[in-house]
Amino acid sequence: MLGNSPDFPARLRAAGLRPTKQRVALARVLFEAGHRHVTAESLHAEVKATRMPVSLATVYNALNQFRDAGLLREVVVAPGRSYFDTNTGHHHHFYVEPDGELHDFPSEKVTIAGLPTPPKGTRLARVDVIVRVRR
Amino acid sequence: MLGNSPDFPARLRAAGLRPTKQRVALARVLFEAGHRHVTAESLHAEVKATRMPVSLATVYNALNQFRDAGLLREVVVAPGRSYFDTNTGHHHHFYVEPDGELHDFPSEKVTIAGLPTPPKGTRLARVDVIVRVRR
DNA sequence: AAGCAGATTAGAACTGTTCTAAAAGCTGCA
DNA sequence: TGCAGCTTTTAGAACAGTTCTAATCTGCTT
Repeated sequence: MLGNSPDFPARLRAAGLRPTKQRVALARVLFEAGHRHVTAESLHAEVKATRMPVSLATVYNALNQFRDAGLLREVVVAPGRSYFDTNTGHHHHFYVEPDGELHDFPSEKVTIAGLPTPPKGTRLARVDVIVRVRR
Repeated sequence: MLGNSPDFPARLRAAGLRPTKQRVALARVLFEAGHRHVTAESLHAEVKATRMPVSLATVYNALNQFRDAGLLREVVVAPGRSYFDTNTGHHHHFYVEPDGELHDFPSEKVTIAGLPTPPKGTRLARVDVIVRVRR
């Protein structure tokens, strides 16, 4: 994937964010490998395991900033827990109900027809499709 | 709509729930008028306004029980807040982003094609479509 | 009417997230 | 390179929404 250069400081700067040690460490964990789904807690645990000390508050700050900058997408599947998805492209989700696992699936083959027009005075922001499955 | 009889005690019993004063009062507020979207807080405020004292804990208990009994459906649209929908039929939602308004739309005309098969060892539970719009 | 399982309650506890104020760090400019 | 100034980080407090606890009460069966 080109355009996904591993120069994290540059990518952060391009997003209007100062490349601090913590943000670079978080970006590395998030974007170095393939697409990821994380929660604040899981990301905090991961980045601490790399021996870079980062507080939980910073993880929350960074996740919100990365999302606002378009680097991440927030996925709401269950009450009281936010997931962040490093895949910001057009796609949908499987959610495995009891265990909280989340999987992407590409939207290329999915077509949704017959959606009504948005209520007056609003414009469409996004269509989320969540396929809930159980074991 | 037949089968939507206003005999709330009977409906609760049919769902396997004792028709206590509080549950009947909550059912009345929820099911007497047309379809509703409520949160625990909003329902609590409404039922208290009917001069029937009900604690917030009971509202939470009842909402969870009603949902488990199939009387309500839980809709997850935003992190940290659960909406409950008295419309348990097949339909989808508009979510107006900044203000948290939720509107039903019927799924009759909506067709979704090309969904992948569920991951191995899982069965489909439900497909949620949330159309997010902004002012 | 009595007994009992189930329901309600107030308040404490818990979970996930945001806020606060102080310390530290990045950046631009001399 | 050194410094000023603004941004970021941090630990911990605060907060919001939800669940739990243990005592009390209520609807149901007998």
